[in-house]
Amino acid sequence: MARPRKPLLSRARIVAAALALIDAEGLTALSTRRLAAELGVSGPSLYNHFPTKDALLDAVADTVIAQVDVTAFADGDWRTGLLGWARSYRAALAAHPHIVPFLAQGPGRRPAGLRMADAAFGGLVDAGWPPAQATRVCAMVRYFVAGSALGSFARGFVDDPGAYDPDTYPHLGQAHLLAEHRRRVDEGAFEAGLLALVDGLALHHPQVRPGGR
Amino acid sequence: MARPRKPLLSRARIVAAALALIDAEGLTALSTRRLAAELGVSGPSLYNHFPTKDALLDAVADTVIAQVDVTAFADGDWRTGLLGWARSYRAALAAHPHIVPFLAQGPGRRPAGLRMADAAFGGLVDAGWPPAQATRVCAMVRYFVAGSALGSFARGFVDDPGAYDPDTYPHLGQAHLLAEHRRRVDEGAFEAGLLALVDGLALHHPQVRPGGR
DNA sequence: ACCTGAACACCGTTCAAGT
DNA sequence: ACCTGAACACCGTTCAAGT
Repeated sequence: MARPRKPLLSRARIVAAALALIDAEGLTALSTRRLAAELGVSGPSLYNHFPTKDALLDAVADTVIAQVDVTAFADGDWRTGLLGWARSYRAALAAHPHIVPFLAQGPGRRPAGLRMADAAFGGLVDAGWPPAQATRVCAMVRYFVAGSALGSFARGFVDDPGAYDPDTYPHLGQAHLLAEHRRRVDEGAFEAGLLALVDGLALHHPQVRPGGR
Repeated sequence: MARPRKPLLSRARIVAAALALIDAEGLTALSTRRLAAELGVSGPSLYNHFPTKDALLDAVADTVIAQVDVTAFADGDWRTGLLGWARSYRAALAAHPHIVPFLAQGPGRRPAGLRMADAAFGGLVDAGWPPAQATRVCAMVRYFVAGSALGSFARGFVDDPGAYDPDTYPHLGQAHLLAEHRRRVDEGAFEAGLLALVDGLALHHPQVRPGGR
């Protein structure tokens, strides 16, 4: 066919198909050949739109981060801002857990990642946090969110009553039931942990007033 | 050569070489052929010791988790236990960041992973935490530790003063300096976050007394 | 500019063959 | 039991060739 009159591919179409494949079958299932086949073209075609597979993954990661809502910082109360950001951040990542290990390497030069970092850090500083502390708080939230989205805690245990020998693991008698309730367990732990973290921060930093500067 | 009188390989030797390769060049650098070459054998030899590459990674992951010290739970105070566990857990993972995405999928059937989960959960329950809350606390700590070890927060920003346009990202003027101080930033954020989390938990659960049951 | 097939140097894994 | 080389179906990426 060679070059068609209308391009068969676009960066947006490639990114969407890549994310769908990653969500459905995991990061390792994404190969350039497989993705190209899904898009109805041959493997090397992708290289007209992205220089490397890594650059494609960067674009996929950035569309995920672009979903994060940072507007909660607008009202000036840092607790409201932090809670809203963290919940939205977690929701965005948990919707696409297989790309989290790639994402969590940091924003690098990805625009949406930098926009989010800028808004969160700026929101904390504007609310009265000293810059060094604001950096730490951003890091903590990233740790907690990425860790919670990286892999289900509950699903980490196999769903098999005979899997965990009671003599060897005396406290894991109910662990195989976790898989069944994994969503409730994971969301409950995230929410409880987030609230504990925020209240702990407030406790340790009474000089940063709740209502903004 | 065929079969030698003394086996050339052992599971322990393979695991050690695999971990060294992962630490030095990342998870993607670990191929069965490359690892075999490093060990002075041909690729398929590894299949006499592990059924698949995944089983090998399971063994690597379990040796990392085996380094985690859970003895801090012995003294009965849950705060001491939790802090000791979390710090040791983070140290073990941060020493081998490239395997964290694999590790964080959960313990599955890995003995050291289950031993750690059993000790942490059991330690909290013995200290007076209701089982459902103890599960949550274990999940939170896993989230925070895995997220902090997964990738440096500080290294996530490129070390290039011109990388972040001040008009687009008004608050990231100093971000390129993070790379330089990454260890201090990451360890400081982890420690501050851990203390905030523990104090927040204590605040939210006053009925669990600090000294044990 | 944007697609193609052929080609290169890789993968994980299987298997028959050797001792 | 534990190693080997050959083979299979894959990879990411380059490149000359087509329109």
